[in-house]
Amino acid sequence: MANSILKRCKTRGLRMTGQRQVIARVLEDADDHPDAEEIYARASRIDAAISLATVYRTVRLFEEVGLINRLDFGDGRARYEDAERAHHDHLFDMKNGRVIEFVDPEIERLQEKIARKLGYRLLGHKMDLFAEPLDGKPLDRDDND
Amino acid sequence: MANSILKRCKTRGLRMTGQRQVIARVLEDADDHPDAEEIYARASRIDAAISLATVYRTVRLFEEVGLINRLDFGDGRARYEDAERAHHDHLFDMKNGRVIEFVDPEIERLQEKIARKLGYRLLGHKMDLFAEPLDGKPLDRDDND
DNA sequence: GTAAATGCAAACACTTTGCGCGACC
DNA sequence: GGTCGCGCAAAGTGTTTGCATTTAC
Repeated sequence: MANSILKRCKTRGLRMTGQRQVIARVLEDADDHPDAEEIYARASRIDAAISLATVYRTVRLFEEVGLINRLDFGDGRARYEDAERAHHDHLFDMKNGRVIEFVDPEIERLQEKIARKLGYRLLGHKMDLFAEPLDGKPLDRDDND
Repeated sequence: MANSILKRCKTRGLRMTGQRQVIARVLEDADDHPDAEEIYARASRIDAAISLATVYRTVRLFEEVGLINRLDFGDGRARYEDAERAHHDHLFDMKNGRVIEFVDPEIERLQEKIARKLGYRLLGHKMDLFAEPLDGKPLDRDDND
């Protein structure tokens, strides 16, 4: 079970305003990769008194302190995900536009090894695979973000 | 030896204007990851009659046909590299801001395997490692882009 | 009580686009 | 010679910021 973002915020000494709590909850509840506009929409549903500017500011803050990760899906806007939930990589279905998350411990190990070989200590990573379905793969769900 | 971008353009039936040739050469000669503005600067040195708009249009075209790859270093602008030269991944030195390129055949193999396991055929990938020098790593060069 | 966060709207930075002119095939 | 690409400047889009006001601690 993930340590709540709220809790992690307090640990880091962040001032927990109502807006930040709402945004934290939105990010925590998300099992996709919302952009700022989408976070704003979801947050507004909980508390209408939230501005897009605050979403941007908060999201940036959360990212700086490592609570969330910023992702680039190549469509011009930044997307975010809870860093604690984020121990996974992405496979982009180039045919249906879906995004599949996966974890592979072997990859992790290999990455450590590569970094060490180059004289570095691994802090984090990001891996995206671009692929197409082995023919006939059905579209069972439509969570394409 | 890389097939020249120029040649690869013709293969794809692209109309090879003077500007496109210049931009192709710039991208081919680059051993870093220039953004549009930088490509524009380098292209201008070869032919002053090139506009930034054309750089954007061309770079987008080249990317669409797979001649070059778009990269995201998280600084707001898109960076590019020759796709043929691009069979490598990136390690970001978080301390000195450098970017190191590397290839690891084991990773490649593993990626294929992962994709297959998920029911996909691998088309491409992108992997970024974030790391810090094992203490005392000196700054020998300053190619930080 | 005070430093810090917010909302609003204006400003920004990067990228795209409409249009008339010029170049490629 | 017709189509497609170009330069220019204007418009977009996502994101940041200055300022007066409100809020958390």
